[in-house]
Amino acid sequence: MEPKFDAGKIESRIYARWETQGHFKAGANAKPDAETFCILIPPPNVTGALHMGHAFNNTIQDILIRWHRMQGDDVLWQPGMDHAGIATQMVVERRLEEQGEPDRRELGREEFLRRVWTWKNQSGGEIIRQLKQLGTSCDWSRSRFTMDKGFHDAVLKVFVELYNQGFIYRGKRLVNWDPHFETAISDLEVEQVEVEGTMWHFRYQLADGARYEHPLAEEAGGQPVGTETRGYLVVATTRPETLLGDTGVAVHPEDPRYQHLIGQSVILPLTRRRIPIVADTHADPTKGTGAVKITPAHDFNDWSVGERCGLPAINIMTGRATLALRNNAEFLEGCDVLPEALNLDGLDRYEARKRIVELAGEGGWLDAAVDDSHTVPHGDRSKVAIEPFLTDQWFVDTRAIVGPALDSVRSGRTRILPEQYEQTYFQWLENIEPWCISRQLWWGHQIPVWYDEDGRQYCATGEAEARALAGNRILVRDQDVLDTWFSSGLWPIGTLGWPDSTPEMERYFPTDVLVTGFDIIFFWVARMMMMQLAIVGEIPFHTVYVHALVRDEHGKKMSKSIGNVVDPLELTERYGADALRFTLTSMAAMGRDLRLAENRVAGSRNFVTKIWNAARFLKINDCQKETMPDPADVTHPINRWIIAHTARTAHATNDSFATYRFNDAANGLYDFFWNRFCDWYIEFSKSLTAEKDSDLAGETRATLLWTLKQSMLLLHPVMPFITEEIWQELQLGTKDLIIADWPDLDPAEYCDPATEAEIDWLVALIGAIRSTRSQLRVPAGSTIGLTALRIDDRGRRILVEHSEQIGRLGRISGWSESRNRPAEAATLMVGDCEFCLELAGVINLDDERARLAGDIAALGRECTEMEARLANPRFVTRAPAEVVEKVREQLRGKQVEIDAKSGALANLKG
RNA sequence: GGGUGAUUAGCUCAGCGGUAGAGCACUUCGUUUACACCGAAGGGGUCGGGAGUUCGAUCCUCUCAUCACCCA
Repeated sequence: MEPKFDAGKIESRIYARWETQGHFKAGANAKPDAETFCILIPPPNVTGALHMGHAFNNTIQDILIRWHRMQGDDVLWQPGMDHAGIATQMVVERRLEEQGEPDRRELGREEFLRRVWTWKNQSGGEIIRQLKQLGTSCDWSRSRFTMDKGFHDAVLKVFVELYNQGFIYRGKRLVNWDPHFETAISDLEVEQVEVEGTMWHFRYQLADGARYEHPLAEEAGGQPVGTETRGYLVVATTRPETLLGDTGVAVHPEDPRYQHLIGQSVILPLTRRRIPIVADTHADPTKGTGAVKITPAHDFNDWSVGERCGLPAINIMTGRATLALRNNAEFLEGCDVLPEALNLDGLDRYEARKRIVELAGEGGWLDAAVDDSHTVPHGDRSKVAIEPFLTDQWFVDTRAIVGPALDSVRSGRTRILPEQYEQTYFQWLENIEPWCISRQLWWGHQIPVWYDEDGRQYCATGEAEARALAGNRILVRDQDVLDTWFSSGLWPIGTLGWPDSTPEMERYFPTDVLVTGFDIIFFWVARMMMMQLAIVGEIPFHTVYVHALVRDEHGKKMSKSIGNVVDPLELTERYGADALRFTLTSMAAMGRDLRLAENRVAGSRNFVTKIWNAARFLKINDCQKETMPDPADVTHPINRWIIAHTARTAHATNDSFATYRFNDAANGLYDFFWNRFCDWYIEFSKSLTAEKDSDLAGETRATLLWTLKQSMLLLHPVMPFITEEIWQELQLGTKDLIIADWPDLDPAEYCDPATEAEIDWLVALIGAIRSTRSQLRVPAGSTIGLTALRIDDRGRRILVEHSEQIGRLGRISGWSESRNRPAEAATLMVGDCEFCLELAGVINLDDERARLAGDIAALGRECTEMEARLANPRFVTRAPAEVVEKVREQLRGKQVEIDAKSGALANLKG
């Protein structure tokens, strides 16, 4: 074996071996009549590059998959990729631009889509190669893409079914419009951004020369200081550019300033349009001037006001958020537009804003401009401000299909872990809004609806079918594509072959666990639930494991613009995939963010090295030539001790995986392997194998090998590469480790409490010797004698049986039993047994006196505290008997120790 | 404005009714049959503040403060 574990070299070799041997295939290693276990990968975007979130997400999935595969379950980890509508179209458009090629519009839809496919086939899916570097054991032979023919067919079929059931409809609605991509987006794709802006106050003339008394500032008592006669109403807005589309002004019905104006009209500046003053509670008397202009076509709140008050909606913008005035019949009707207003035609919305404020200033109707910070919706991809825009779009009537998705989680048929996320899920689904699913893009699933000349809709899975429905009419297909999340919402059934009744659907659906970050509970989890239940009447998965978001070491979200992104592949190159995986696993406590500090990865790499060296030690000692023992036949207490610990660790690891406590599993294995197996057992084994040909040496070598084998099995789901390499190197099994049998070690069978207690006592004795030596600065290389002053039969037996271990690990030359304390000695205790180390000529008696006095003082404090508790009658009567007894026992032990150490101290003083 | 979570050793985090743990960092010693990416021994915390429940609270309840995230 090489002295160092060369992760880079070995990982790629091992991965290739697994793949060529077909170990990732669905059902590999399945026992006859096996249970199935299926995970669907959250499909990464075809444009994606592996980030830490992917690394974490896929490590957890891989652990579950490998663990179940080793248990002999029929395992399927279904991989694939998402076509990622906007993201991909963006990438390809940018490339066209960079290469000086004609843009999308010049190419035309068909040619552009051809270019996207070419890009996808040449450069898409880099992330799959990156996932493989992590060691993910997906069944790559089944990889699916959301634009594959079969998947596409499934998407269209679902659309048609939901359409026919009335759950999908088309309507003219105000939607979130992204002026950069010129498409509608859903509520979820909108981010609220806090912006420092201005609130402008404009004077709208009252119609028919009306006037009113406007109260000036109020006194504390609420009485106006005075009034002012006004022929205008002041409205406040942060969006002057929408002014030309105003169709009303709203005031609060109970606002005494304006109440009497309700029902009158104002004249909209620049257009001389006569618009009514309406009463609506949306107008907040405490904000702005209390009078708010209403632009139903360009604001969600105003849209509702318009509906309530019967105001028309006038669209004054194009899809690129420029003003559309000159040829806009809707706008021009019913008003008398000033020429300077018409000149705004074609201006960008922010230019128009500037000009309108200028015109207001020039025209004398700008009343005030007040600094104001407010939130502005932005597109999550484009990062430009969203424009509420009145267009025809397709919607899913989510309220009609949300019920079963709520019920399934409420009833526990689908579990969400940790439970707190159930609340998040309920909260969103209980208040769900219609889902806008049409996108004005080209890359995606084109909506399967055709229109005839009269605008009648024919929804069908193909043109021929649509024609059959339409008779002889001329049909035109809807140009829009579906939201990417509509197709990802069908990932469960779509990847398993629906609508055909495939063996995969039969076997693996509903799937078992969905592993995902909380940020896509709404985008994806909730929609999969709704859609699977609506289409096949079944939940898509039994358990949703929601994991934390990976942040940088100071808790910031990793982002390219902040520049705090830690590249998982870079860490993998420097420390190895196993080290990264182990780190992420050991930090995967449920329900919290995960801050990744690089030194944790370095620590895990050290663990990898430790494992490698332990295996080398076994190899150097020819352990692999031993036949595996039946643990029941092992006789030496030290060997029985490590077997017991191994069984307990196996049990705990299995429990931890079963309850998704991945960090407990990782940390438990770390502690067992390093602190138990390496630090104690391997050290003990060195004495036991001293006589190479003895039965004891053989048994010990076999136990070493057995323990290493169990360790490799248990660690494999978390650290697949190094464990497989050692497995092969030491020939630990006939099959590859990835498909070896998961340990099933019943603690009742393998554990032996009496023997374990004995070895624990031995460990405590050696620990006490080492500690005393160190505190008294006994030279590390010197060997010294041990005297037992007070000892029981068991202690005596252990001393006899393991004298070599004590000698070797405690640097003890020999031991004797005596009632007389040597003159120059240090005292130590293990339980009730008292020992001293003979240190004539070495010990500084003052050091020992100080040490004993310190110990006695500390013990005294503990005793005082325990005595006080026992003296409290309420404690003695109300606390559980075993707790009281435990304290009594502890107190007794401490008192024995104080007595012994006080005796030793007195002896030294004398 | 509404909601959720957090506040534990210098740093990153576990734990969660019986009086605190890990990794890294730090101190001292050390090359003895794998490993200095190592071994041995240590130091370090009134578990954010205050109040309550309890025989007992880091853990439960209330409250305050600070931070983070989600939704308006």
